[in-house]
Amino acid sequence: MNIPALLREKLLIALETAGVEIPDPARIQVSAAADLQFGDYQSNAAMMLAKPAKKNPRELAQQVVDAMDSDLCEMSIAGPGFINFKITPAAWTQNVIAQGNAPLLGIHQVPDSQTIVIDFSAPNVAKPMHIGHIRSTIIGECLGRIADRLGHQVIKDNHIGDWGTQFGMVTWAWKKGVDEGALETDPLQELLRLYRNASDLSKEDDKVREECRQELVALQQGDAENKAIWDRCVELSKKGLNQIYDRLGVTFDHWMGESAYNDQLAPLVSRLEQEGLARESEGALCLFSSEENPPKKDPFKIHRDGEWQDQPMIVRKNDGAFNYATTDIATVEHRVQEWQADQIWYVVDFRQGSHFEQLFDVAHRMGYNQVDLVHVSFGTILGKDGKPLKTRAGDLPQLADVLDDAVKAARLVVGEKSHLDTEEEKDQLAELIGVNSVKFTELAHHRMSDYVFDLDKMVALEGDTAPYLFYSYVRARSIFRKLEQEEIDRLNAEQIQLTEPAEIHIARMLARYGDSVRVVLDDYRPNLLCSYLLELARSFHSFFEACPVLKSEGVQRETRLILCDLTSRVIQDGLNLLGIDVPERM
RNA sequence: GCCCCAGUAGUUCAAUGGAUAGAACAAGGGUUUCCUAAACCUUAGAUGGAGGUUCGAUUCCUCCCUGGGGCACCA
Repeated sequence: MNIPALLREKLLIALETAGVEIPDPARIQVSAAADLQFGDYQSNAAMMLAKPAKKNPRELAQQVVDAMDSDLCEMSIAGPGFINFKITPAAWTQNVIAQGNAPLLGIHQVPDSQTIVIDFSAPNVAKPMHIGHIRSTIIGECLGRIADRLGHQVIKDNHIGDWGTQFGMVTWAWKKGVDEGALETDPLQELLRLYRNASDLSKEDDKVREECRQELVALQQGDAENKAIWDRCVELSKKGLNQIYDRLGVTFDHWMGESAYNDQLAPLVSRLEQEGLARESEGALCLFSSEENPPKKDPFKIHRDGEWQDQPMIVRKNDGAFNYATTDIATVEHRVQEWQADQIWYVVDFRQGSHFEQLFDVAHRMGYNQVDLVHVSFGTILGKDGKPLKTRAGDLPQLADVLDDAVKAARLVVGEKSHLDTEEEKDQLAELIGVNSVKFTELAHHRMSDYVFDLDKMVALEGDTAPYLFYSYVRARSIFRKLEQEEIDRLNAEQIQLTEPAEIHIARMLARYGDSVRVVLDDYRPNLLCSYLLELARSFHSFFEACPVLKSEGVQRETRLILCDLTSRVIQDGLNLLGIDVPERM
């Protein structure tokens, strides 16, 4: 058990001993102290309980302190009635030893493991991934790793857009003239060219637009030629997408795209009709919010033509075709029935919020009440002008280009600062720093906020960046390269003893690791783990400056070596949970 | 018009209802015979506005202002 949990337990016992009524034990907290001058941990218990007990908070705090077993810490009372705990060096020493021996470095697995399907990335086939896919892809991968580490069963599903309108356009342009050579060398670019070609023409020419629509209809009705083109598109696209996923270190358990649900759509829609959930309106089959299941804040009402009416979820268009709402419902069914999902997390752009509100509402009305459906939404990536990031041509920048630019920027910095010897090693380091800086920057921001994409800042030497974390790891490990193997083998954590303030502080920071990982899933917030790692790294650098390791001797040397080792392991482990690999040297 | 999200130092971002709102960058001042100075130490600087709930509000509630987004067959 970690220190705050132990303190809380002792506190509850003390409260009972002091004869204090506790209406809501869950609200009694022991948290890290806001300011170290007060101690290491603090509790608000006395302030919370004083009013119902009709006592003065400070007097109550004093009673509790008198009743509390204090082998771990010194206690004091301050301010309006905070109880402060100052952990003894001996207790910190024990905690470092225990954390170093713990297989998960202080992370506690959840008692109730759940099956969690994570729906993320989901690019469209036949189009390269662009900057807009960064957030979903990187956040989804990170949440998957953390849920897995905490003991959940995680199923990562790439719900690719392989059946949408764009296929009509790609097929139309393909028939007009596909460049087989280009298809071999760079399939995604050639498919993009075809798509843009058709898309541009169909905007100007209604006839082209209609022909594209017909190509899509033909595909959906099973036309052999169009099916063959589609098969090749999907195959080539997956190959191209996998190159980027490899580079990003992202993996999936399934690629259940929209097309995987084709056969289930017609029966699903019939069922919805029979059960009275869907009805026809303006030629389309729609689900409206029901009186039995009114939406929370009435988001389903819109004002149109002077009349109030429900905003529908269209599951069959007036031309008879199904759309993404239909497949999304079928996808929920599949994930619940086939995969026994307890939770489904959709890591998708905030602009689709109302779609998911509708989808979740419909799923519940269909009887899927056990599954927890969550829209993990996120904001927009902006350019330096504060507007959504675009290329000079006005398109969304392609993800591969963005990564290349990041690597180039990193290569410049590496060229100036690196201690590595060969150009080849420097190139590899630049790739690692470039790609991972983009990932870290994404994860370090609150997911709901829009953030400005600034490559130079991401790979910069200074600041809250991935390279700063890498440097702290590399610095900690470099010590061990200077040691004789014999000393490393002889290292014995049982003999350490923390004394210096900087040693105590790094121990204090290390103790927070488990909680820092756990809180990420409270609200799907990887940025909390990022902040923690940066703070840990800062503490480590301070410690490293203040406490020479190799010049020290005996127990002190042993202690500092153990702290370097544990810190580097926690940084490496934490970054791994973010989906980021560390360099051994830089 | 209705709904959703966001407004915090000059800038980019933080902050499970807690004490004096934290960092980073930029600005000022220091540190290297010493384990990677990609570092450390140090100075100055902020909660859009008005109410409310609370012992206590950046956080919860109401209204207003500003910005972004969604609102019938695209995904």
